[in-house]
Amino acid sequence: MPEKFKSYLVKHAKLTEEEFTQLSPFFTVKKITKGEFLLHKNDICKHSFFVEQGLLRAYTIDDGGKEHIIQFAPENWFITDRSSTFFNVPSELYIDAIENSTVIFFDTDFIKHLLEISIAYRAYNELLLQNHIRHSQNRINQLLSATAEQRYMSFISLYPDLTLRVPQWMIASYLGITPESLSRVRKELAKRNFKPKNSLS
Amino acid sequence: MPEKFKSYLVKHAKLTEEEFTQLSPFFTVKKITKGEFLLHKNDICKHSFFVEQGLLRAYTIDDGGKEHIIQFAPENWFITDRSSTFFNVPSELYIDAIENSTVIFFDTDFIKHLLEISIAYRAYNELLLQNHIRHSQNRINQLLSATAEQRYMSFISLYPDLTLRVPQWMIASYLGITPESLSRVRKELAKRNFKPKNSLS
DNA sequence: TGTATTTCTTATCATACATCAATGTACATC
DNA sequence: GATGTACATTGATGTATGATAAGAAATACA
Repeated sequence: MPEKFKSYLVKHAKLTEEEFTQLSPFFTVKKITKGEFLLHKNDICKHSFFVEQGLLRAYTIDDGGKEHIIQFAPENWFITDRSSTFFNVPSELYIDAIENSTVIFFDTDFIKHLLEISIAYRAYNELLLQNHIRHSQNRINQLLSATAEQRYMSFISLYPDLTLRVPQWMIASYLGITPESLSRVRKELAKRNFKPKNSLS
Repeated sequence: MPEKFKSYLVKHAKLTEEEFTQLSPFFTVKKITKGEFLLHKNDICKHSFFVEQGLLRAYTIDDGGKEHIIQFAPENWFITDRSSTFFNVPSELYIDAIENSTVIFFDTDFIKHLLEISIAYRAYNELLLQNHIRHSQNRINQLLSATAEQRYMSFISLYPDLTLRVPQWMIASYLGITPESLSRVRKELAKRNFKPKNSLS
């Protein structure tokens, strides 16, 4: 039983238990083991994923073979390649599991049904899109104007929980720096007496 | 008469001349002189702008006082701060005119009416949003993985016309480098015998 | 429990890009 | 035609971050 998925829809789409049950033919629940892929580059992305439990990530690999993490998705997050889905083009992204996870798979049919059933979800869907844009804008702005240290500080204040669960080299990848640089940034912050939330004492 | 705006809506929203005329109370046409502002940081963005003629830009100014160009908008482009409008929060952006311009001002009422009148525009509006996301994704990816030179090459192949109209220091600002660096990138490219489209010969 | 593997740190050196300062070039404009 | 104001180039030097390599620490695993 995908409890979080249900709560999420009850909350944001104002679904009743009954309506949720009606939707169940349109999604599937899967256990994904750490490292398993949900989307490969050049696939055409046909599904969206809702993380019931665990942690996923989306990333690209550049010409030099380096990974660049585009998004993390912990519990209650959606993750997908909207562009690939919408424009029906091969994806640039890989999506895989950072932790063993429970993931809801659904496709555009599901969304279509949901939009028909739920007026609340129509508004919420719009909000999701706008949020995505706002978030992207923010990230572009940071990449244009902020130092590695400033970007790291933003990250930990925006995603304090992720800072604890995600290996540092992945955070570095998200920030657009090397793990070594992140290590130096952290050392520098520690020296200047900055206490991250995960520090004991 | 905003000819381009009309053509745009006839094309993408499948409006008749008549329908377009009905919409005219909901927008205004303004002449904007070079350097004039359409949106200031901390304003709540109440309008969207369509560029009938000329060239606009949106940019941020960071703590160090440096400008970072987020978007250029030449003829037939929309420009606005979606986040500020949608979430009704103070904008991070400045929008001003790079050239003397003719600009259509409209607000959410206009869009609401348009969406009621035109089924075609409903689809097109969705496409605009998705395009915005795709474009942002791309830019994030480039900022994470590409060198200044690679970013410049992308820029001129994506916006060959803008490369001619926009001062180089603004292109540098869009790319996230200094004008001096861009100058050197160009010099290097010239040495390696790269011919931009604007070069005579 | 020990061993392997992954992750993190540290040090050295390399490099892309920034900064600062000077000069050059193109238009405007009076 | 002289002078000013933007913009572009060039050179010298600085700095944040990358690359490489090695060791330490943590985690998985067998």
